[in-house]
Amino acid sequence: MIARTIVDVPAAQTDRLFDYLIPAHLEQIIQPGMRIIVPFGPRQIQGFVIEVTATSDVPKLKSVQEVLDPVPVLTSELLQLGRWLAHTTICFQISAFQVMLPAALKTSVMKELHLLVAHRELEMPLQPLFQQNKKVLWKDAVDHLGSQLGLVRKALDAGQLVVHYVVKEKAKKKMEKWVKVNKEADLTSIKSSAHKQLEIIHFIEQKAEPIRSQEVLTATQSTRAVLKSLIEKKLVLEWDQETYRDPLQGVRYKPSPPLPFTDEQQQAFIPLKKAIVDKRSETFLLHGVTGSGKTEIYLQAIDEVMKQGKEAIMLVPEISLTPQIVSRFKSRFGEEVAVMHSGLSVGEKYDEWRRIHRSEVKVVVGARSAVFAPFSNLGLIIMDEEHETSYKQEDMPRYHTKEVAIKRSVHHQCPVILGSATPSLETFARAQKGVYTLLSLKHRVNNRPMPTVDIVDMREELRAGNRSMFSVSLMEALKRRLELGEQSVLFLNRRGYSTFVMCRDCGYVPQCEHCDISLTYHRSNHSLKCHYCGHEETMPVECPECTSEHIRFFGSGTQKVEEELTRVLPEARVIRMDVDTTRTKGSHQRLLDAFGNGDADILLGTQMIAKGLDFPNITLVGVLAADTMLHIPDFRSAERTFQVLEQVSGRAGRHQRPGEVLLQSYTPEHYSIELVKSHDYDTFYQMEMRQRKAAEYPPYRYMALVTISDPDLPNVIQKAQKISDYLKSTLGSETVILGPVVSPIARIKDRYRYQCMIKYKNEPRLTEALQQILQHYLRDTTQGKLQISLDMHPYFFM
DNA sequence: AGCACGCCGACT
DNA sequence: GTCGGCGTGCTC
Repeated sequence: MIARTIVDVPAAQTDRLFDYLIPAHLEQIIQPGMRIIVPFGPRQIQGFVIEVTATSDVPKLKSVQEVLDPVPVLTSELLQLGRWLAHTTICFQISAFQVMLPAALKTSVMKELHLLVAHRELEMPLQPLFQQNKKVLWKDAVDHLGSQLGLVRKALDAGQLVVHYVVKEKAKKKMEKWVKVNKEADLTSIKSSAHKQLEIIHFIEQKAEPIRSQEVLTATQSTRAVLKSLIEKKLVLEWDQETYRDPLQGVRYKPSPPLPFTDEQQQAFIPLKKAIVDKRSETFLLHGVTGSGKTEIYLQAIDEVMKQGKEAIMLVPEISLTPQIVSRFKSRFGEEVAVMHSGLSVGEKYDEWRRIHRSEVKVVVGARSAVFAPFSNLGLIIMDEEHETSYKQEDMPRYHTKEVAIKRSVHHQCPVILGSATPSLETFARAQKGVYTLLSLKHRVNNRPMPTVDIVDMREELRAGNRSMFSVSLMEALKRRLELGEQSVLFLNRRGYSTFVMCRDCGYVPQCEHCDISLTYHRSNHSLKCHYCGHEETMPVECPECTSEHIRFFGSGTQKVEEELTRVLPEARVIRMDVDTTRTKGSHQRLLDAFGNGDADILLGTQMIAKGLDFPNITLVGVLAADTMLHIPDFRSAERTFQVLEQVSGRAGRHQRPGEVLLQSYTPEHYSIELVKSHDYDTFYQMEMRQRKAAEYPPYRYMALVTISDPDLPNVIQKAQKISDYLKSTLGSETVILGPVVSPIARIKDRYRYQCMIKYKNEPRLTEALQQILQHYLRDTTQGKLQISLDMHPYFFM
């Protein structure tokens, strides 16, 4: 039998099947979807078995070396999905398979040198390497020998050394020692003077069930030595048992029963339930204002799915995957829930993945990659905050979670629910057209009013002589909350406002020498750092351009706001939440808990506080600069502005007390800001659609982005022009090719970047044309330094 | 991506 | 003559 295999080499030339002979002893074992080790040229690497066939066209076949999995890690559905993913996003198949699995399953190959003779026989420079060990990592040999590496080749030729490729799996199963009493043992053989041993034996005996060794030691206050002597006498049996890491560290959740639905929720639930029961692949858009109870609908829909004996995937944006949301699912569904997010360690993610893979859980709550959860009996996929950009993966494969979810729903004949208060225009347009089924929740639960929103014109503030970052009304509102003992949230839209350094005399801004981007100031070590390549330099004391001393940290970061805030409101207790204060594990939750406990009056933060926050005492939300996002040169900037403002507004007045929102803006008349006042998504949608139509942007047109980069500027320009010309000559006359133009970030890591944008309506041969281009420049991309990257559904045009 | 093979210049 | 530099092409 033949194993047709995709090998773990992400390169254009190896992006195809390689056939391997299955040795007789593995014939009953190897199945599609398993990982195997195969010889590839002179080395050994990992591969995925795609299919098993009887014959091969290749005359001389090598044999499969080893099987890594007892059961396939990829189901036939996921194998198919991977092929589809590679084709639609134009990436290597291996990258598509790799993204569906936890990182722990990725193997690394170690090249080792093994000594075959006595180390004294080696040439002198090689001897110290092998003095201690018979094997040495190739990497270490390179480090130690440097230019004398040629001696290794000689020793290899002379048969003194041999190269071995050792495949290392990263996956480590967590093992724990367990004990039980040996039934056949004669317990009376313990001397009565051995108090500790007797204590331990009795403790284990009374438990009846096996117990963790560690638990025995803690309970009896003994040392391992005592237990060990019992084990050696075979009175107690000890063995290693695999356990799952518990990322929630033993937190137990109180069960929470379903909440009664409002009429509106009930109305929305009926068609969802029907689709679940009818096993229909249908995509719903659940459009509900903030606080309208979407989560309760998700929970009860999942409950319905579980009653059918099926599984559900609950997708949430990474940033809102807080313990708050997790606990809501855990307390409803208990042990049936797995959680997947970037905060987990590689090992923890692997454990959660295996719980899904072994069908030990019925529900997975997770970010983007959880859409690939290896369920085989999927009954529902929910995507909360459907409009969130984090659902788009920005490196290969550049997939959109929504597309994958819908693809899987077709395979499993199950519904998809897209939920949002502010759906992306693409999604809402499809719901309008009837491609998706629209379900609306227009009211908050318990008829809580939407918060009142006021817009403060910061230009007027300036005219009135207020140069601070807080308007008079915001200051007054904050002071009022302090007096009433209520809490406020201050939101700083950091996108567009970076923490750059600027000379106040000549306006000089330090830039990265490898990337055309301003350096970011890092207070911790008083340095300037590039966010793209990591380049770091010390903060200059004087301006390199004009030698002025007035060069300093500029931008309006949260730190700066915090300083200002404590200056003008010294009595206020402030909690700041941004990337700096939430870097360590669990700090996110600690800060939120502190705020929830009323340890602070004001929560100041960036994007990460815009969603999921649900505290009864928040009655004021202030947005410091509502329009910073609006000026980012991106056709979606108005949409993002409206979405984020609507989202933060939703944090206020979710409970008894009514909420108030203050938006400070320099362009208060813009519809994306104005319409937050009335929480009027529909009007925003219509106005924005008009803009999109006029400029032929999505959802009226599809879009694709080609980015060409190379260290040699003339080469980039020339190649970009040729690519653009080729596209113009190949694609339909209705298709618009913009560019080549310089990318918004003109240079990253010393590579100059140009891009072409493709706007099209119907272009069945687009994928083919783009693949043609990749093929045509294969030489330049593999041997030269040219890079061509494709994004079939770009979200950011950088 | 690695890795070997092979063809040129500059050294013992 | 040989060592080692890098361009070229292959991996079932």
